[in-house]
Amino acid sequence: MRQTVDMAHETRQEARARITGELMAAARRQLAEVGAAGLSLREVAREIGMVSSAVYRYVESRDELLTRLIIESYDALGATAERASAAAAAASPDADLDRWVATAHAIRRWSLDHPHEHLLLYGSPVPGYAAPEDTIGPATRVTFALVGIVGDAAAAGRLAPPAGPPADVSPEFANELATLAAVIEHDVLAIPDTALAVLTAWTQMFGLIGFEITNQTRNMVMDHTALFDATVRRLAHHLGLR
Amino acid sequence: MRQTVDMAHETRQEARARITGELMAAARRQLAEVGAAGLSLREVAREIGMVSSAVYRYVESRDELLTRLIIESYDALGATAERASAAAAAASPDADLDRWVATAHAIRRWSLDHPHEHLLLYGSPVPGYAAPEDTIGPATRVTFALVGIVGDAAAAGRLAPPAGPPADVSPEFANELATLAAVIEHDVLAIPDTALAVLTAWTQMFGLIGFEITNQTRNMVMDHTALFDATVRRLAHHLGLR
DNA sequence: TGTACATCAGTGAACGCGCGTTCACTGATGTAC
DNA sequence: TGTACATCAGTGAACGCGCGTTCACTGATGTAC
Repeated sequence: MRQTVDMAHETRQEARARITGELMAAARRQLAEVGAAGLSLREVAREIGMVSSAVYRYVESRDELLTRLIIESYDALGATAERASAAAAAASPDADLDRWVATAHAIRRWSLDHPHEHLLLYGSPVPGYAAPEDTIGPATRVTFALVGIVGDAAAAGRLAPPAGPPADVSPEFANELATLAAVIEHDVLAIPDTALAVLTAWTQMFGLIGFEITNQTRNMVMDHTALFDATVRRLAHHLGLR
Repeated sequence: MRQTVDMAHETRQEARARITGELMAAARRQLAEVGAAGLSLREVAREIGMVSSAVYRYVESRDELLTRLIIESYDALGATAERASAAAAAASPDADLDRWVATAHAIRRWSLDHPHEHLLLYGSPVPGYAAPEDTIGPATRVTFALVGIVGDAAAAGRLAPPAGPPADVSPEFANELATLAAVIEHDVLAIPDTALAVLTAWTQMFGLIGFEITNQTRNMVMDHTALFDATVRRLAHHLGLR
């Protein structure tokens, strides 16, 4: 059932690349069906018409397969966010708030379309699996896409100052938030109130998406899109985006 | 190794109750170690010194055990929140904001102390397991504890009106939020802006806790308690609590 | 262009494992008279 | 209070299952001369 398109004069390297691709695609399909904890090497092998031991030519172990899936998922989500952010910026360069909201909707859309991939990234850890360091880098991509919007607004002098009295944080914690700004490499976050507002908007956004995916809001809300839009928009406004 | 305390003149009924308790305790211990997806009936049986088939005298199936654990966990979390809320109200009856924040900290504390139980409730679904209807009721207990604080503040006339311009929501969505108020049986939520603010505060709170548990904020924040306090406090303020 | 050898993809059998669940049984606890 | 029967907790063997991983193998693709 595999595509027969020019498999004939394929070099070994090409075949390897193609089959690796098919294998990962099958793994993603299976992940989408049964979730990460239920993912099985044997089943993946079956799906691409291979004997179970053959997948070891392409993947070191089940753990490595999971790691690859995690990285791919972070990248897919990150790319989605970046695309949405760029498109919004191109369409209407100084509408920072709309850009933030559009990016948020793209993130939500991706998550609802790929619930098990979202859960692989943000849900329960897979029993017996410990994510290696390689997964940290890709993880920051979405976050950077969001923070970048705030950074751009600030750089253009369009970021409104925090409303209300300054947050009552200890000097140590203010200091820590400043360090975070350095890590993130965005001085916007150097203002404690802005840093807090970004962290608030970020966690609320992912919190609501998570609730939606795991059905916590069933019987409570019908129009999830409207709720998401309203809450995200409000927090983006609080954070100074216009 | 079981307690021998008056096991001698125990009635059958008493023994059944005690052993069921031991069984659930063992299941909870195992859940805490390996997580819900890794929970095994046989291992639970082993831990209480029984042959695997014997646990079927106490539990219908693995699924039923999971259901019971879910209900117990929701109840434990709900009770924790209620206790914290009541204690804060008793200590300082009109400090609504502090009461909210104290309750939030209690919820977070419980979650950090019982990460796998938190994930059982709010994390990835267990493969092959579908939660039955019985788990919905207990699930609302925490939510009610929080909403109750806002309700009490409003009833006492202490809830500040929403600051800023009213949220720009469609009539249909405003309507839906009103319906939600009826379901929750708290008219506070009849004001769309307040309802939105409550939903925002609620999802941010659980979002941040989830991020902490699954380690999303590693390398970004050190003092998680300070971050949690600052963000939760701010959103509680926005929602009108003082 | 042709041959000799090395590399590599995929096979099939096997390993040892742990799981949920069923079933016929034994022996102890409870109940009716 | 004593006996006869019914209920129930726990046993031990067995079922069928799917899993991850290893290993010696075959045959095809690539490479050096």
